Amino acid sequence: MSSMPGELPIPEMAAVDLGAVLSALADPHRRAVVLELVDGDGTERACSSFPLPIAKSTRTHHWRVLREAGLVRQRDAGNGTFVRLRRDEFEAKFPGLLDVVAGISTARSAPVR
Amino acid sequence: MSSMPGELPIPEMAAVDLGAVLSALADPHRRAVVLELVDGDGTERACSSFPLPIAKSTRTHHWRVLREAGLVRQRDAGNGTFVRLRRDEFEAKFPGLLDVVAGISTARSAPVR
DNA sequence: CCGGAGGTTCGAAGGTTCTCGTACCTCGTC
DNA sequence: GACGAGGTACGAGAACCTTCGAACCTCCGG
Repeated sequence: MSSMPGELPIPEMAAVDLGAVLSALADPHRRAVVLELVDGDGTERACSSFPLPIAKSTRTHHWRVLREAGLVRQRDAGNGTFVRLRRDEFEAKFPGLLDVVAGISTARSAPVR
Repeated sequence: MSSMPGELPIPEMAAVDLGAVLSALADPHRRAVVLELVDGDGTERACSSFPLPIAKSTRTHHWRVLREAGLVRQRDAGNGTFVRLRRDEFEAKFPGLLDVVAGISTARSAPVR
C-alpha cells in the first residue's frame, strides 16, 4: 500500500477482489459517485463536491469502501479530502467493467433516442 | 411475471435493478454458477449439476436471489429443478455486463497468454 | 410400496452493512 | 483567537445476508 503525504492507504490492484468491487458498485450512492468520476476528466475531485443526501459520517464510510475495493485513491489535504478514480490500474485488472457499468447507468431513462 | 407450468415467477426485465444484479454477482457461489451458465450453450441445466459446497437449503436461497435479480429462469420439474440464463433479455437491458464479468473471471490465473 | 434423490420452507445463529449522532480534529478566514 | 466547513473515530441500532439443520414434499426406480 502506498503512503505518500496525505494519501490514504489503498490495496494493491493485485489484491483487489472482484466480489468486493461488485459489492461496492451495488450501492446506489457509491455507484452514483463512481459514475460521476468515470465521466469526469480523470482529475482529482473534492469529496465535498458530491451531492449525497447522507450524513457526514456515512460518507466517510462509503469513501472507505470505495478505497478498499480498489476503485479510488483518496488524498487528505487538511481541511478537505480529494478523490481520484484509479482508472488505468483498474482497467488493467478489470477490463471493461467501469465502462459497462457506466454505460448501463447512463442509459437510464433514455430507452429510445 | 410469467407463470408457465413449473416455471417459477421471475420479475420482468424492466423491473430489474442494477444494484440487485451487482449484489447477486458479488457472491462467489452465485458468480461461479453464472459463469458456468455464461460459457455454456444456453440450454437448460439441472440445478443439481453445480458442484457447490453448501447445504441444500442454502442453494435454494441462492437460486432465489439469482431469479429475483433477473439473471436466471428456473423450472420446477417435480423431482428436479432446472435453470437457464436469461441471456438475450439480460443482454438487452444490461449490455456487456455478463461478458465483462465472465471475461474478468475467466482471465483468472492466466495473466499473459 | 418403500427408499432415496432433489427441493422447499421455516426458524435461528452469526456476521456484515448502512445509517446516524456525538465527540473530536484540522485547517483557512475573519 | 474564535468560528465554521470538512472530515474522522466510535458506538449503536436496524436491516439484511449467508449459512445451517430439521421437517416436509414430490417424484422415480426397484
